[in-house]
Amino acid sequence: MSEVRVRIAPSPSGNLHVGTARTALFNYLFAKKNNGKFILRIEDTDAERTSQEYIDNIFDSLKALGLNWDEGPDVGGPYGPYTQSERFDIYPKYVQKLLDSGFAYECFCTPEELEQEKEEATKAKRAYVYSKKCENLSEEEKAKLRAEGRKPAIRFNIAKAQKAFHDTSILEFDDLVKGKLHMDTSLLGDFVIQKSNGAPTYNFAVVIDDALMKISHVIRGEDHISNTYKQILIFEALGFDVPRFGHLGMILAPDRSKLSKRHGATAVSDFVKEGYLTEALINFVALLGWAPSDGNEIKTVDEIAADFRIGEISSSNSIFEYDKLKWMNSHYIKQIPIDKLKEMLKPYLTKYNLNELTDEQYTKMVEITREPLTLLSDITDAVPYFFGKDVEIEPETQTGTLDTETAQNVLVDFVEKAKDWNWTEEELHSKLEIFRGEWKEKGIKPKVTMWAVRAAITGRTRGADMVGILEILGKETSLYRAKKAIKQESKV
RNA sequence: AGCGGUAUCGUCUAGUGGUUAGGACGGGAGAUUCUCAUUCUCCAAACAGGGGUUCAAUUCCCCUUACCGCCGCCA
Repeated sequence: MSEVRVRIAPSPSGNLHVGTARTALFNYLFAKKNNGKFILRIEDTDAERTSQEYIDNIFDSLKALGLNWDEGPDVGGPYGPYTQSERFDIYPKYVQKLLDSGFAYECFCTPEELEQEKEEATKAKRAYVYSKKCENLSEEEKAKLRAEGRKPAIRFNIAKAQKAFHDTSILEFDDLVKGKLHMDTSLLGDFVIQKSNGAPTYNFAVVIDDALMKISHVIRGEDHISNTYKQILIFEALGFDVPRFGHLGMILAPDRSKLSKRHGATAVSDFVKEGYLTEALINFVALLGWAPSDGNEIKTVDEIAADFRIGEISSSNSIFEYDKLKWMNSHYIKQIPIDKLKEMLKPYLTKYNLNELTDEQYTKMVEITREPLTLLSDITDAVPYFFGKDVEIEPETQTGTLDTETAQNVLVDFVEKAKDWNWTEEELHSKLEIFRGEWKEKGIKPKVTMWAVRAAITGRTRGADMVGILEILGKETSLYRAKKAIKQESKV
């Protein structure tokens, strides 16, 4: 069996989308599983929508996800260049070949004429297919049109190719994930393979590139199924080996529409910015259409590759459920070693002065605040009370907790007792336990007692382990905040 | 409109010609805890509808319905 070579061919008209990331992943997995090569090709045929920024984003995102390519624009390879715009001199030769063999013809129709054809089709409630008006133009007619200054586009002659290589008008192929697929090619219009400005169209460039790059399997989204028939015919007309195709279901938003910005992040880099881990993202996206044979959903890309069989991918669309991604993200965050996590959280703590904390204190802070993190960015709002002398009290905490008589009494007692405590973890832990016990005997629930202390010192009623907080803040600041929360009249 | 595709809990999915149709997220209840969270236990929740084939259909076939995609000198 010849070498397995697969590719991901994003078009740099935006940042790398999660859908593209998933397609890239499945290609990567297929290559890994079959000891093949994973190739990156940039399809920037449309210069107007392309930018270097997007190209960089695609590179960075793919790398961050761990989807490293064997051949590509940056690393090169035996079949380069791997950027379509650098391959423009390759295509005309094949266009000419098709022209010579009669599988393609020049089309002088103007945009207006084409528009009219389309309108008529719409009016008659017919599917639009090109009229083939220019199929049999004589040399004289062409010369005349050319003299008028018209530049021809080149169209592929579907019927001719179909007849040359198949018995009927039905074209069939065996899809890697969907099984046998077929289509009546007489319903397809003769499509443009070279624009009047000389640039190749997508459907043509893809075929040439895939053939020249010896791509053995084309794995992509099912929105390409109808292109496949056109592409197969070009492969055949040019005498190339036709690769195997596999079409993946699409990823939809929770409302079943196309996943777009209004649903949340869609580009890999947006997810990263919001505090998602690439490990979680790639793991989650693998589960859209694929299920592990051992039932354990948490898996690295390598583990997935070992267990991967393309024929077992679900062929239906799947909905991108942010909730499950979040769960998975929190799961991965829990597994990060503390030293690494300390570094990863720093970008989300820029509004605080980290210099206020020693490394030891910072470590402690991360240890006691990491548990509830779903996104790395959640850390931002979880830690304001570790910084500064004073603390901002939430209004509802002020009125609902601190202003109560019980809280005031607890705080007076707390300040009184705590000033004699040794500010160590063990002592704080045991003293606080005793403190709660004393108030419990007076009929105050432990949590109410702690609410008072917590509210005074952190400004909120929920948060990290109280012993840890006190330890990090130190005796002076802790008592300062506690005293400050006591109202004048309560102070004895 | 036409052509293609898809159909198991709300979501991602496992599964089989005979199963109490399994798991995960989410939801609900409870336990643990100084709070939130974590963790643990338990619960609810699905084979789209109609015809066949068959002793038997969620599973195979057909139709309907719903949803998705494609019909560009975009990619």
